[in-house]
Amino acid sequence: MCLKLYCECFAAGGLCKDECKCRDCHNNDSSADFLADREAAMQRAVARNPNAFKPKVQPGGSVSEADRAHRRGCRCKKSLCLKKYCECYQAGVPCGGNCCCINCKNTVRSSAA
DNA sequence: GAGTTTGAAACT
DNA sequence: CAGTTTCAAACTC
Repeated sequence: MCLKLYCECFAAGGLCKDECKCRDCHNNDSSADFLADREAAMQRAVARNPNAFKPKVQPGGSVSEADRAHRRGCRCKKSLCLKKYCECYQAGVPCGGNCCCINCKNTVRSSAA
């Protein structure tokens, strides 16, 4: 549906045109109902993550762009964090202690400095 | 290009 | 809080 943060389009705060390959993109202006549902879904996303659609700069400077990046850590079990399934790997950042990943090969304990 | 796999977000 | 399901994307064929 692209009405969740799974969707890069939705996560970016935009509508799906043909960017993604989702099943039923309700995240478009094809129907007014979609727009209404999209807004409702967006509000839910904001409820879970107040900065979901706030990429940066807050009056006070709390989270900035960090939240959107990777700091949550990944939970990779099979990919070993060596695939872009891993948000850490995707962000180009090694897995830290916040990661719950198994067999984390995306650590800096070998070759990387 | 179609299908399988994987990880994360959502829901229970 | 933990577990299960769903979803969209990445990876493979």
